Amino acid sequence: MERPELPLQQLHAFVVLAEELHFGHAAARLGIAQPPLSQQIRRLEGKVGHALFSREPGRVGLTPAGRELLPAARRALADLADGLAAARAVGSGRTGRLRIGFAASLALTVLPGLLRTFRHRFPGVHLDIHEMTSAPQIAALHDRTIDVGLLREPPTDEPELGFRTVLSEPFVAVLPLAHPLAAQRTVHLAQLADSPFVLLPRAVGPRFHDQIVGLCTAAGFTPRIAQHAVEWQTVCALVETGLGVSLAPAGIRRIRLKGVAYRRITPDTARTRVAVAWRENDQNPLVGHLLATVSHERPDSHDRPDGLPAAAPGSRS
Amino acid sequence: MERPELPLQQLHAFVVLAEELHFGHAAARLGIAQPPLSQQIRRLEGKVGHALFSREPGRVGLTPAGRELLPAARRALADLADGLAAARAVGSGRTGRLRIGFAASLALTVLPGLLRTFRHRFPGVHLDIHEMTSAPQIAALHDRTIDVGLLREPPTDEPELGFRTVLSEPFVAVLPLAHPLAAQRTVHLAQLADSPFVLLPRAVGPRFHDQIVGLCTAAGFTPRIAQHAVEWQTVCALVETGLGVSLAPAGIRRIRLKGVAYRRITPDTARTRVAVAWRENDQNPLVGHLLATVSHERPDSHDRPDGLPAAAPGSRS
DNA sequence: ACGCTCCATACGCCTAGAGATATCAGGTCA
DNA sequence: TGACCTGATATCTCTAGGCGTATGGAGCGT
Repeated sequence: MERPELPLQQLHAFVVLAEELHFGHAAARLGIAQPPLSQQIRRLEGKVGHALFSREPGRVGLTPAGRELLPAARRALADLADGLAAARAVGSGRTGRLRIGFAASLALTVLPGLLRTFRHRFPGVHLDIHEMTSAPQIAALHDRTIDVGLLREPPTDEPELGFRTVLSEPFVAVLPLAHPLAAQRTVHLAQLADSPFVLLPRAVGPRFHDQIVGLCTAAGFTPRIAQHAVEWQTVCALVETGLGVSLAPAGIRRIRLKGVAYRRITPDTARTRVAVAWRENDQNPLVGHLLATVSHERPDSHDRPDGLPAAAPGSRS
Repeated sequence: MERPELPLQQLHAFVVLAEELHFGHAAARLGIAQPPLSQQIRRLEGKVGHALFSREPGRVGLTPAGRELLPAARRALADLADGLAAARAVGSGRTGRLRIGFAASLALTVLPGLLRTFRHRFPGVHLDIHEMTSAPQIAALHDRTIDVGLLREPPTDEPELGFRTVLSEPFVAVLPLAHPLAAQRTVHLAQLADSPFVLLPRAVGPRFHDQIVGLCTAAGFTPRIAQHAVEWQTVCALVETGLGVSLAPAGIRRIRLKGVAYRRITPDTARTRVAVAWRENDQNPLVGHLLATVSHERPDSHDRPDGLPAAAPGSRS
């Protein structure tokens, strides 16, 4: 692919003239006077090296060389027009693809509404939704495998990434119905000291895990972990079978099981933060759009935690 | 298709930079300094309205908008390069299509050699060969249905067309072997006065037909036409069956039939001219090439008859 | 801290070319 | 023959932009 020799404007003039086969009309369609058009065509012919039109008095016609060039010129112009439109659509965020990672438990709370709102505001955008736990989300953001993550307890030492709290959820105790504490309306954390725990593995969400353990420690005991399970559904099911109790974000109360009770926790200062995460330097305007959607989605719960909420990504100085 | 907004040169720079992802290298590949390249890209981004590259220190990458534009730009550049090459090939006559009409009898004489030579000199050219009689050839030339005709006895009143004699053939008498004149080596035209004639219909080639009748008239008799046939093969076959005699260009001696004798004619000044015909104003360089080939093909029989052999078509002032 | 790499900026020069107006030349038709 | 249409030419203006050199400034490695 060498240095292009044919100015696009001349090609446009060429195509129009090829359609009109009349210098005056073509010039009118191009919005210019006739002599400039003659010049354009002449210049173009000069660069091609051959006549493109036969001008016999009375009628203008394409030469074989012109007939050969015409479809290529048409395609090129159409391609560019389409490409430009597509690039603008993507650039402005009306179109494109956004890859979102989310923690499974959020499928019960923030995710559905967020997706619905976003799809409504940006119907041209294709959303790739990937269920994944917190740590892989951070890795995937760095890998550029996803563009946005929805996770619990965002880390504080990720300079490349931005975070914004979306939701601050209280904890609930997850108890078998048969458990004595299930009779109470609220449960004090210290009351769980003697029960075995069913929890997510630490690797799934280290900070979230540590937070739970920290809450217990603050309440004066070290939780005895009887069993790990990677999904909240499983955790609840195991609790139902009497294997132990658990602490979970309030949102998982949507998992309704006959033998399980969810009880408010005291002190109720214990809360998990659900956050969106993104690459701070991401050019994709859709990331900014998603963040804006998140803000509009729940304008109530602004915590403004860590991560500079500075300039929305996509805007360049 | 509106007025194109993206200069091709900038698109070229864009594509190269998208491949190199390094301003310095891309500039080197383009043969320019680095700052101009930065400008080009900046200008292009300005026209698109969005950043096409993300310049994080250390690495240059495409933005989603850039990724969207890239294939379109590639296609456009490739299309134009191909189209330009094709147009130049056609314009210079290295490539293209040439539609040739020819009288059936010439398939026995000039046509094969002409085609062979032309194909050898211009292997990239596609030849469309159409067998057709003289009058339709003239019409087809005007219609632009064919580009070149090969016919007998070119007309003299066709201002739009050019003609050049290719071959000047003597006449022969076509006789049944049983005919008394078949015993002679040469036949005087007047000797045919009493025999019925088998000829082509006048409509097939009016001037050729008139020439034959004229020859007879000059020899002192009016030929009695017993039968018409549209092809020389048929004429000879009819002669063989004894239906009559005929006068034909010497070339048709290639049609060998057991019961037919071909005899030279006196006076031997009687000759048919085979001519090429073309549109005088034809832009197609292949027409000029064909005429040149005709000239080289038989540099012996130049008669330089009518039709201006002036400037070869395809050359414009 | 220094230098190196890499990209952006700032000027300045200069040509290509897009546009306009005025005019000419060939052809057609009344 | 003279109006008229159509395209080509001549000339002028103006500016977009392509390219260069010089320089700035951020990151990174030694």
